[in-house]
Amino acid sequence: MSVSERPTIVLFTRDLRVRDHPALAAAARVGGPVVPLFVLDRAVRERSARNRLSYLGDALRDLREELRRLGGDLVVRSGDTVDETMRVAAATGAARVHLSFDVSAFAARRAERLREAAADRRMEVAEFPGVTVVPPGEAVPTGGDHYKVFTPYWRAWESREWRAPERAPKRLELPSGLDAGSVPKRLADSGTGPLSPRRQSGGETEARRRMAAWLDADCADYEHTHDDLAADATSRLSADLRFGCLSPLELALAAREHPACGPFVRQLAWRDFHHQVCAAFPDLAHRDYRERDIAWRSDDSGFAAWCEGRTGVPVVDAGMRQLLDEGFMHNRARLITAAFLTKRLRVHWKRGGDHFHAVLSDGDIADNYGNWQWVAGTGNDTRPNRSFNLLRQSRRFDPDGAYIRRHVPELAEAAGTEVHAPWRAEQPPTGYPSPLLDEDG
DNA sequence: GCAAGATTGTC
DNA sequence: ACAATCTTG
Repeated sequence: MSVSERPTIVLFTRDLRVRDHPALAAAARVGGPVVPLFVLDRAVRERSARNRLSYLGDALRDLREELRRLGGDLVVRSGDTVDETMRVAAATGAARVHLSFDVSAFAARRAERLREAAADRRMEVAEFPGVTVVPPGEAVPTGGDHYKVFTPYWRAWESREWRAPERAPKRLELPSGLDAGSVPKRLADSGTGPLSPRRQSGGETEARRRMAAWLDADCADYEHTHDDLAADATSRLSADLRFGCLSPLELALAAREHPACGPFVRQLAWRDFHHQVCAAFPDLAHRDYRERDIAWRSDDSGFAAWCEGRTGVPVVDAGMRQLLDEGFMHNRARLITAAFLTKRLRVHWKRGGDHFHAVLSDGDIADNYGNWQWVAGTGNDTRPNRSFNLLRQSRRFDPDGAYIRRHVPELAEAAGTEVHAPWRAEQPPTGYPSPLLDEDG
């Protein structure tokens, strides 16, 4: 076999698409056979949220169809990602492995192990962009390894030239005699957290439909409606981005075409911002980014009430119940519920972040824990003592209480002003807990 | 040492 | 729109 005929393995991780996939596009350009491979890692399978495993199953089935349309297939294995990749490499005589660069501690360790194992077999490992719009490490401040403050990052992010998006390969050739394996049917039987009844389904095909509808209609109103809890007028593309069913670059380029979508593009920069923080500080999910002397409390019963959406503070409970019901929470509600747990109950951000991570379909290490630390005051906020007035937030972002009523049925009949603070009503609603607050607001 | 004023950063 | 922090007289 000549060198050019030796296959390239494209190791898919959370970049489950064929369009604008630099690692796949580069593999197709090499010219020989391509082995699109996904390894269902045992550790990932046991630790992931059921809601994400459910989305993952959808995404893998869709990716397989897309690859088959191109003449290839998705090769699926289970076990340890590096071991299984090397097994496929041995069976096919692959010369190189392509994968997308990713930032979590888990991803960094996986890439490191992959490089070591590949070196033993004289194979190349090449990492490609695609998980973020601007790759971590490409926008770097003078005199530092990463941006610690969002606004300077935003300026650098916005003004730099982005790479050109890649087309899906025209045609893929799979090495012959390779067992493709199957996508497990009941992926969400393992994993942690609930399987939410209204969780989002996924995959590139569906994600692209959602993206087109968003850009076509609602993105232009984003600036004025994104904080309206009841309007539910955010993109809902977070899980699609989390699994890479959408290219964040393609989305950002398309959104940038509409002047009114500026504020939405800025949110995509926040996503990149947290990724470049995580790349430089991989312990983001475990340790204070900035060490603060905060007197955390254990408050197990308060934490349990928060998880269940039974704190007695309607806007908090509405958010927490939306999370359980949908595997998703409105961004504004994420800020409110996280502020309640860390600032009011004084429960450590790590416990809140872990709960979110066990439920969210879009649960992403960099975004989730970066935002939790931001709210808790240990992260990248320049104003770490920021405080949320919960009642003001509730009245401002859910003025007629429609969000609360939608998610907290005990309050469905509550009067206009009482829906935000039912403990003030002459007759507080039955079956709804009294608030875990030491003072109003 | 202090207050007015400028700057900074914003989820 | 606004508050925390930094600069200046």
